[in-house]
Amino acid sequence: MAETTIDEAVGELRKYHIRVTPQRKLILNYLLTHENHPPVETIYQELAPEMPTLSLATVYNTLNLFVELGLVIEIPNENGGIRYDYFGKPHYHAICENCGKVTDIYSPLFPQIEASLKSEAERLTDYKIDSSHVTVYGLCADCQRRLADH
Amino acid sequence: MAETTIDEAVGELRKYHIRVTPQRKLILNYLLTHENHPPVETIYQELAPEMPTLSLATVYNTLNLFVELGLVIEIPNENGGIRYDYFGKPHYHAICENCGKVTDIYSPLFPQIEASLKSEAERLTDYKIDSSHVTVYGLCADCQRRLADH
DNA sequence: ATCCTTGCAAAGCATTTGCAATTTT
DNA sequence: AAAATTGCAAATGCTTTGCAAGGAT
Repeated sequence: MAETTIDEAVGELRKYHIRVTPQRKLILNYLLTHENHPPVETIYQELAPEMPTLSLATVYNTLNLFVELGLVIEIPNENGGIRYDYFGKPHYHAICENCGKVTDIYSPLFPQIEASLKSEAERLTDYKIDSSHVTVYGLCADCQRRLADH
Repeated sequence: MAETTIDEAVGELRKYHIRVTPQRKLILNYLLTHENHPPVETIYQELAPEMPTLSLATVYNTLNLFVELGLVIEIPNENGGIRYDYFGKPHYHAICENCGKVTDIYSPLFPQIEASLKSEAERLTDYKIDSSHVTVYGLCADCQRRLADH
């Protein structure tokens, strides 16, 4: 699990001379404390009661900013929206093809796997690689049961 | 490179009792003969002269169908669109962060890597995994040169 | 004091859908 | 002949943008 604290994350913002506004802190904190990979609309709705003046546009702008900084990654989902994931520790994702659930996978083998992917890519293509995204698709335990029952 | 022929691909359609229409053949053939991972709009524009009645909506519908069948995979790109890639042989992608180019990587190590990703995911999560997408990000050779020159 | 950021509303796009006409099996 | 698919146009929904007011450094 990502064990980054809000202070560390805020430090990242300062490092890039990005202003630390209440909105950004609020959204950052939301991402740090939720493992559910929420879509934009959900983040907005859950945060709106806490900060009634917050606008959807600001949530979009802020998330895009975080993505550029590499603090957060985007997970596109089938129905056109995007989900967001705070990327404190390297991990990859399993996505359920039936219900769309996204699950983080923290495998001890992953750093090594990622390194092979990177070096193979550089060996074969002349790219200079700096990051990677890995996703596996299948059926989550709940959906396996649900589909078998019937 | 994907060496699948149009006939093999059409066979996949028949296998699922999907009707083989001229539009589907045309789009399938386009994907088989282009390694450039085109966005929907490009596919439509390049095919329109050949079949003037073809509609954009049909291209969208057809591509979605192919994705469901697993014939083709989607590659989301930053500006909101989606690119398509015929998925005949397992490979992964390198995407240039500067120009957006997508390059296929056919590494001999990939099947093994993919297998580890899958088994680690199943071991750690109770998902039943059936496919995966891997992407690495960096700078392509051209962009490295371009950015260094200046 | 300056420059950045927010919030609002409107605009912009990519993608999907309903339905009648057409085509494939 | 029956069922699926196409094409059109309109609708939908996500995301971005312009600009004035407000806030952080």
